[in-house]
Amino acid sequence: MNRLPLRVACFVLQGLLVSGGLLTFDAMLTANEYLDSRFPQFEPELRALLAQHCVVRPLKAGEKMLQTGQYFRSTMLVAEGRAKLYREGEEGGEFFMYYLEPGQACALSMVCSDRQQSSEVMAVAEEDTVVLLLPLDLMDDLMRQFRSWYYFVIETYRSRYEELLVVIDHVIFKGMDERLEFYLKNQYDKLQKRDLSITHQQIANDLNTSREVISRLLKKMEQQGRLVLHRNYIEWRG
Amino acid sequence: MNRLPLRVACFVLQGLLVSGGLLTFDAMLTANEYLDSRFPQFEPELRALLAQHCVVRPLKAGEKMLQTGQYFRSTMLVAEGRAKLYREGEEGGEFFMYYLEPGQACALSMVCSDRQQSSEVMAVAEEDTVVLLLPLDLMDDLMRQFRSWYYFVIETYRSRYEELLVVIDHVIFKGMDERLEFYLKNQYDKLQKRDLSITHQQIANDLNTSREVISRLLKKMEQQGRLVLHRNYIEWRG
DNA sequence: GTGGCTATGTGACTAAAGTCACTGTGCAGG
DNA sequence: CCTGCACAGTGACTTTAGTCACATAGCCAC
Repeated sequence: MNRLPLRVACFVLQGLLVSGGLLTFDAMLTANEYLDSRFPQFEPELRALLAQHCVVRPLKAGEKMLQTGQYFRSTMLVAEGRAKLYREGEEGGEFFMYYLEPGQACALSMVCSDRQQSSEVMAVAEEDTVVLLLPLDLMDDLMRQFRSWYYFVIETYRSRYEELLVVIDHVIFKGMDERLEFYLKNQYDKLQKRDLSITHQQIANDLNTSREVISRLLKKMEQQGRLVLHRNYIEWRG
Repeated sequence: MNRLPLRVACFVLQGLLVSGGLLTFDAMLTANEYLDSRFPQFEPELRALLAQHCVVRPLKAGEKMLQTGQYFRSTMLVAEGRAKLYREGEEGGEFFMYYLEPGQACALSMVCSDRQQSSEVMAVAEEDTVVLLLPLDLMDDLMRQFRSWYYFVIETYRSRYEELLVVIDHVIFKGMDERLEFYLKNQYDKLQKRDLSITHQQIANDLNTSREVISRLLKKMEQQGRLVLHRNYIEWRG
């Protein structure tokens, strides 16, 4: 919501025309610009240091950021777009956990340990996304030198932990109907669009259930006037 | 496992007789002693500082450490015993998440934020337990001054986050039979006793299901020779 | 050793979710 | 305009889990 003016300002600054409001990679900013706009809470010296060491990495929608079992090479900060984090089951199946948005970071990639740490989750760019990659061996110094950095790390862990708590709550205490409703509401809140372009199959994947179950529940919600079903999208009435 | 010699040594030091191997509160150590034995990774100055500011709080088995909705007043380090963390559902029901053991801390209580933060989970002492309480406003300074402290905080969050991931995995991808098996194995690993003194009802509560379901699954496992059922305890054959 | 309490065993039923098989439908590309 | 295809709708059935009702079985206290 409050990100849009800023984004527009940056584009204007560069004198670029962006089609349909979507980020095109031509419009990519520099590390410095991303840090200033997305991570304003960092001290200027910290931003300068990060800019010096980070790699700006654009990802196309659908591209994988992180694979289960993959070793971390760097800390990832999300600068633009949206990353979807989900857990994979050993025998197939997946389960959506939460999104990472601009200004947030992947908690698991922030451990400042020597031992190689492998990822327990999958992350994929849901739209065209830009991430800043920071070498892991920088973490220790940042932690020691910059107060805003360790606040950021702690806050990242805390908020991701609490997201997981909410997820657990739903899975344990709620039925599929409530989980579906929460899922749709969540989508609506994030995107701020009444038309959610998503198929029943995609929802079923995210909730780790089958399409038929979702179709039936959606139909029931439609009959209650809580939404309208269309091909390839769902019209949400919050 | 490796805690016992230490514990015994401390008792001997104090010339106390401890009945049945259980900690009696007469045998309680000083903050300094707990810190030295349970948190040896902390710098000596950090331990000294913590000892100066902390309160040693004994809890009887079953006593509540943390209530859902309660505001944090202090950071809690577990020095002795075992704390059980679980989530409560809005309409009743509970769900076991994990244990906190000596040397560990409650992640949620470590946030160094000004705003009042209320607990999202319940914690109860599973056996007689000793916790060290640290004033929240100390956190900031500790974080800045002591490297081993922020390692500890980060590691606490990381490990609790990963515990939650495992929990989610089981709930999402596994049936009740596998979850029960994992639960029992977990109990066995933690206690290192083949006889798990627990009732079917307690298990059912922890897994948020009904006693009958647990009884039936246990019976099935008994028929497969994976355990032997008794009144009030279960004999585990790993 | 008997009464009472708690823990456990079990059959029968209900509910929720998952599976299978097949039908309908909007839409893009020839 | 029709055809192929991905998406969506639906009935029938299976499986898993949760509920209800009641039977048994240890165990402690008196």
